[in-house]
Amino acid sequence: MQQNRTRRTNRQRTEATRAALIDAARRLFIERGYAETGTPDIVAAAGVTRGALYHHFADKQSLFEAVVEAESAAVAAEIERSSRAVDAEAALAEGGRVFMEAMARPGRTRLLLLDGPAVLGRAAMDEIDGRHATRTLREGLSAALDEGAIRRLPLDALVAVLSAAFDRAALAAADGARRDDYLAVIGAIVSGLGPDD
Amino acid sequence: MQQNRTRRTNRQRTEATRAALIDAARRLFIERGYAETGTPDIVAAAGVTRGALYHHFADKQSLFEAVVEAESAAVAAEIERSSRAVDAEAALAEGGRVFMEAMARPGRTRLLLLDGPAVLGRAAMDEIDGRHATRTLREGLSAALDEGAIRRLPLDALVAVLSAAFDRAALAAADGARRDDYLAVIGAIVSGLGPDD
DNA sequence: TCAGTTACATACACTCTGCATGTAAATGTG
DNA sequence: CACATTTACATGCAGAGTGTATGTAACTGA
Repeated sequence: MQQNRTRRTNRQRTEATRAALIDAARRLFIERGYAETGTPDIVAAAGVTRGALYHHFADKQSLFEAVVEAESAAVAAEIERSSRAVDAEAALAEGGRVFMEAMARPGRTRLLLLDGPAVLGRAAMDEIDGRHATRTLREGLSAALDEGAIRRLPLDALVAVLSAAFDRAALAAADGARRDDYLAVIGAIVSGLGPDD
Repeated sequence: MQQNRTRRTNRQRTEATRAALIDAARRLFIERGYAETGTPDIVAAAGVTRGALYHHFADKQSLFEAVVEAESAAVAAEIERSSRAVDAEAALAEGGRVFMEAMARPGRTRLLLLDGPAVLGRAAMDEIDGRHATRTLREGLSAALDEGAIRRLPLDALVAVLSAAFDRAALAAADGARRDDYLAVIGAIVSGLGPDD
């Protein structure tokens, strides 16, 4: 007998429903933003009902958090995949370029840099990001500090500030600004952080 | 006769009502955030009705924009007031410190750095900010470029990136981080941008 | 003074969120 | 392999919030 649809384990059902919800929500959050996307729209796009949504997620915000978490992980994965580092400074430059590319995928800046901080708060976003893209930046900077490639500065603040610089660059690029201008500025900043002058 | 309340010109009425709405909205937006603040709460705090609100503002978002505009202008005013510049680099350092102080007033980071971009969009925020705090930064950087105090780089990108760095520093400070760490990092960045090395 | 405009107040229609309740499917236990 | 329990949904409802339409009082200009 065909058990394709009729016989599914609970784990399969859950996984499929959650995936459908997260995928549909991602599309709509990107297209219209968090506040302008209603749960009725999401469940319609996912082919389920609001009952399913509120069974799997505590509320709309939790669904959004799941979307953000997945997106942040995807960005970090892209960065680590093409991580062909030689020395620390080159690794930073390379990572920065790949980050910008990854963030260029439509909607990511809105999800991770605009709605994310507003809806979840900056602390929550820092926590999420700290496990993904920002983590790779921290590792790169930590290595650069160890190598003596950049002058001694408090690591946390350094990571936060450079992360903010990259974020703004990605945001500007998504709004049509010249990517190279921003990469040039960030490159100058990093090289300017070299030991003594 | 006392015409204090009974006889008011239309301009006075409008000005008083708008001010009361903006003031009340500011307090509540800061305290609970944009999404969690309802217009019934705002008008109750302002001592008017929703009719007045929707007479003076197109919608809730327009009221928020008025609040953000005023707050951004206030920050810029603080910066310009204590602008005792000598050379360009010192002016930048001084301006950065004053900016951080100004942004330390409760709620400003939420208003200008979290809810603002999410609700109004980054383009709108850039436009507003470009007329206020970011404008002072641009002027400072432009002067520094003219003086040859920093190396040649595209001004727009430079302004955006440094502005983002200051923003993140203000955000972190509002969350309890050490302000000096961030000022040290930004100071190192600016001095590292000095001409050739 | 009075017609027209401005500044509100009140009432309503609509939408959205979250929860409560009901039902079918899966699970694991003897 | 029954069957009690848990899980995965669907449906209906209550409350709140937004924007608008309509009504009214206060101002303004001729």
